[in-house]
Amino acid sequence: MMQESGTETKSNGSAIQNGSSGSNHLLQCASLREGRSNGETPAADAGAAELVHVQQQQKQALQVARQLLLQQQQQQQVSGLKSPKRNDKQPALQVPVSVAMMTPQVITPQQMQQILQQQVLSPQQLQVLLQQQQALMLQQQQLQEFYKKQQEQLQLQLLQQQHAGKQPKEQPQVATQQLAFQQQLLQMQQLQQQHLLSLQRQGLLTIQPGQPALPLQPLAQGMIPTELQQLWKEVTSAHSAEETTGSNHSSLDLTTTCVSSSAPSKTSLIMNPHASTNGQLSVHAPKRESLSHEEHPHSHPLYGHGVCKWPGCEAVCEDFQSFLKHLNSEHALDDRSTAQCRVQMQVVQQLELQLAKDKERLQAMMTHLHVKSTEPKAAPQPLNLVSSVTLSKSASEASPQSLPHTPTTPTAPITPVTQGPSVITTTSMHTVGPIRRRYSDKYNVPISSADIAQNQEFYKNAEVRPPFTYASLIRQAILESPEKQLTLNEIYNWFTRMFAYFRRNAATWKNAVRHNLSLHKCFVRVENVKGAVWTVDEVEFQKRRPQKISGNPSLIKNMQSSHAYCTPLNAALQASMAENSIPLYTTASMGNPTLGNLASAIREELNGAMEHTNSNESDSSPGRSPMQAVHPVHVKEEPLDPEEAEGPLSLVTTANHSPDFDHDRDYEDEPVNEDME
DNA sequence: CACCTGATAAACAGGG
DNA sequence: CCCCTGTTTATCAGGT
Repeated sequence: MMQESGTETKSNGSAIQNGSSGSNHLLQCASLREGRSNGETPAADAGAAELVHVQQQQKQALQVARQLLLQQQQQQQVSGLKSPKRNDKQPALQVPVSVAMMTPQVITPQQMQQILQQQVLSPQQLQVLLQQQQALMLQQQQLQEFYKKQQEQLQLQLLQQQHAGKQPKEQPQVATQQLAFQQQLLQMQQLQQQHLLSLQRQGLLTIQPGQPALPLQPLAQGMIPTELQQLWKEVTSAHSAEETTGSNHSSLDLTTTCVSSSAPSKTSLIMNPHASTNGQLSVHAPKRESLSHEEHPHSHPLYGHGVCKWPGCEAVCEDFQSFLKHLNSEHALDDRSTAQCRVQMQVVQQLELQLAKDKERLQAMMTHLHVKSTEPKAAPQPLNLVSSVTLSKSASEASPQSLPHTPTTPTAPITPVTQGPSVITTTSMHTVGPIRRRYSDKYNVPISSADIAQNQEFYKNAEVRPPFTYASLIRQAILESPEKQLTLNEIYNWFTRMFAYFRRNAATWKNAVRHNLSLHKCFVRVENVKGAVWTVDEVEFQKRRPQKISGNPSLIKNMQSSHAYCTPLNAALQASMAENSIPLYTTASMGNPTLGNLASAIREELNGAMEHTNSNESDSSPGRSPMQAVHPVHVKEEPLDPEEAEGPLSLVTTANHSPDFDHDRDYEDEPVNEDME
């Protein structure tokens, strides 16, 4: 019987078996046993938390801004002065007028709602999840955008005031407050950046090519001050560095000021782990705060297409100068502007609320889907053909906010933290414990072909159940071997090496492997000097795939018509299949022979299905279901036009030649044996 | 609903 | 006796 976890499993298993639906419970038990339930506190949670945090800070920033506004107003009134600016290079110290003004670009709650709803309501959970992520990111972007604009606005206002001469010389106090505020903004931006990054790292966010480019670049591990500075520069549209004089004095007490001048700031500093860093950073960044508007006059967020974009304004302004005048006169710091500002703030709050809700929803979804810890995934690791044990998670530590690693199981000491590449969809979704039906629902989720390439590494590093049948996998393992034959133990090793998933619950899947080897005629046991090895009987293997290629009759037809039973054509077929239906593996095969083989194996499966359809000569052998294994991958057998199907077929020969093909062909020379009974 | 297929559990046998 | 390998049977879940 089963060794390894044998006893344990067995006892549990039988005990449970007495219950109603044995196996499933067993599974659950098993997974629980493996400690899966504990370690999984999702980084998702962490991410969400951080998000909330960021939002709070944003809110705080707004408040600060407001305070500053009010204060300045007061000061202006009180002193009523027009003291000359202490110096031209001091613009940074000028108080922004409409700091919190939001630009029309920010999506409204309604829009967001719409977006979210559209996406959330998708029937397929994974899809939904993915979309959620995207939405989330979008929101993030929006927020970021918002702050950027805020900043610019701030600067503009400052400039205006200067020009208008209304702006009295500021008291140092005010200056420091401004700095504090700006710092606040900076912090928030940084936070957002970091949050995004971590999300990205965790695979919670998948940046789609189509999406508007994020202002942030992928930063390796957490940001470093320099990067932050750079970021800040970018965000604030790099203002001139002239203001040396004024800045220095203010920059010095920046931190202190920040802490002391506004409660929110302080809070944020305390609450946010990155705060200190940011604080330091801001010390270095004083120059950016000086606003020499002239530097890039035309990039005002409130000005576009010759029109003032102040909410509800739309006044036409010939040029930027006139726009400035307009802005200054029409949208000066008065009751109306402040009111509008407040409205905007409310909008922001709305957005935040909405975001919070959606976050919650996302969380629930992930929980429901048993998403595993979202600890930053390790970068896909290079295949280590030597031993499964070598798989280290070295790369996984990257994230600053990494969570405790999921406890590894006895069977899989090295199990890399379940994360795969960047695709949350595939990744976390499947990480659940053993699932009886591999291909069911969860595999219906279309996996974008973009993710495909990552699959190989993905399965190696993520405890995701591979969407292939045991038979397919076994066959692949065998075919990959130089001799086209493997001992049972070697097959085991292959499994664990290639799939993180099989690094646990060994008793279960090993039993399954043995079971499959014995059960399927396509696996032939060959007595060897040293015992026995297993080989694959391709013919039998092909035979055993019966039935239709679900949902893709046309393809089948084409296949049939052009497919000869003989092997030579196999490659072609495979190629075509790969193109038509299994893009995943096609892609996957590139650059990784091993996986390539796997890919081919899968193709074979497809292949077999065709063949079978074609020649019904089949046997008594239990017809096997066809390509279920393949389905998950490219799923959604989208109806192929005959032509489409045909095209690839003809290309076949040239198409996709993964290294393994040759091997596949080879089997004929191999000791493939006669068959079974 | 019946049937098929694959997964899982487990009993059992034989060998080292 | 234990473990590994291999076979076989039974059961369950999904899909058709």
